[in-house]
Amino acid sequence: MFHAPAAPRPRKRSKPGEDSVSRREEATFQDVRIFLVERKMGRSRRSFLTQLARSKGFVVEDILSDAVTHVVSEDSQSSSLWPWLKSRSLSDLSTVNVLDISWFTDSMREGRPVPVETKHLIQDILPEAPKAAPVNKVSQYACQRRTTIENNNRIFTDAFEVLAENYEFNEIEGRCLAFRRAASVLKSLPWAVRSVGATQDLPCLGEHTKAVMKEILQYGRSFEVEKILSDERCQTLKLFTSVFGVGPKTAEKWYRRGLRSFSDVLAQPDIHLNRMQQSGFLHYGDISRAVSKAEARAVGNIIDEAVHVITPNAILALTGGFRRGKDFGHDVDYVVTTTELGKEENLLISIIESLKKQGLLLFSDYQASTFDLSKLPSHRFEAMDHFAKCFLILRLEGSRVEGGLQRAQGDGRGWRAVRVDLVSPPADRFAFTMLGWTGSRMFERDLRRFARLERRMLLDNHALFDKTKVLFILGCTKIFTHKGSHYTIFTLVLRV
DNA sequence: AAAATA
DNA sequence: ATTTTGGG
DNA sequence: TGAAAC
Repeated sequence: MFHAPAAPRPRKRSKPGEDSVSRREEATFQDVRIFLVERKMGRSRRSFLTQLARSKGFVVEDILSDAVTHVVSEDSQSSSLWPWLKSRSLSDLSTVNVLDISWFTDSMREGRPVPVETKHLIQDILPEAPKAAPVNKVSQYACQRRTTIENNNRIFTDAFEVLAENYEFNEIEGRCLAFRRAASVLKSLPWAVRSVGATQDLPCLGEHTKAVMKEILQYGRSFEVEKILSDERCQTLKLFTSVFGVGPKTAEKWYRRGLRSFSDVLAQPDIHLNRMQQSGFLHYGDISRAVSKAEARAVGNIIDEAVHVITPNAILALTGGFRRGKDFGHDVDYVVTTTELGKEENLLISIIESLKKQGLLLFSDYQASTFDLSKLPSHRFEAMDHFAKCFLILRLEGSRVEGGLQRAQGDGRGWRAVRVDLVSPPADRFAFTMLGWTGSRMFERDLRRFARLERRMLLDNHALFDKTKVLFILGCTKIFTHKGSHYTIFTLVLRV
């Protein structure tokens, strides 16, 4: 074995008559300290070489310590040398020369330590580096995946989303997340999965998810998914939560009362819908219908006109799914602010007032800013950012939409209702707000997880902190002028 | 449910 | 085997 | 005071 003596032996006193050798031993090559590895060399050869080297003025250490600069082994092919060295708890192995015997014999011949060359080095066998073909591995973090609008694996992702939603209704968060992650990974693939074997190197796919995929590949459907889809509770909760203002708690409450349809709910005299839910039912048809890109732009024009009456220095930026390139969405998201710092505080109030005057405001829930830069990062648990924001339902006239409205069959009206969200950060928080409102749910989640786990940083919609709570300020709009992928955006943020 | 950590 | 999973 | 809004 690689056995090193337990204790350093005291250096042998040089005999009389060897004075010249002795002087050289004390003075020469002090900065080169050799350790000879006994394995393959044998004890007797090791001690012979040790004596030889010392007689030529080399320093040879008996034990492997941090003082050693040159490790010499006869066993250059050995795959166990490096693991053994690593197990010796040296403070910095990277500064030690690990050499084969040729360096030693060259040095003996020259009578001095020869410079270390590549041919002398015993290289660490790196973890199978070129063997496993450098197939760019799919990251487990959604923020590191380049995901296009096309979904080549919808048959699987639809199934996973049904399972995830079911776990969500049953408040099993972990499994819900696992299926959402699996769906997200498959959405990022530029190819369609045709066999379970093809998912070999993909993250976030395990036993259960692969079993579901196998079923779908084999029979075209998953029986587990079908069971959920035919489940009355699941169907009812899905129906109820599809109403704006009705979340899982309210849906569950109604379900437990035995209610199964909207007319059941509306017929209850003791159910008092809040303002949000009233609007949700009133505009149900419109706001559950997809919003087109043209409609999103038309909404932008309306906001733009309203905001430019208030300030000439307004900044208006489309975010959400449309910014990611989607052709349809369930709502329209804009970030709106002004270059005059502090003036953004009342911007939304003014916009809402203007919309109301024009008769375009069907619903408004305004939330004033609670943002305080000096109190970051936030110490209370909060799902949302602290910027001023509003959740609106707007009346969108067909005449304002290029190419016309998305309308239901037999709809004779010249308008439709659209869900619109506006956020208004101070201008110096614009970039973080864009980052926070542009990503998909999974992207945003993994952005935060990645920052914390891989970079030891803390990211939210306001700022990026390192663990010592030093604030990173980001240079605003520039990175968003060219449409970058998610990955590009994040890389830039972390490098600022 | 899957991955990371203990 | 236990903990984490977005946001202390 | 939860629940919903992202």
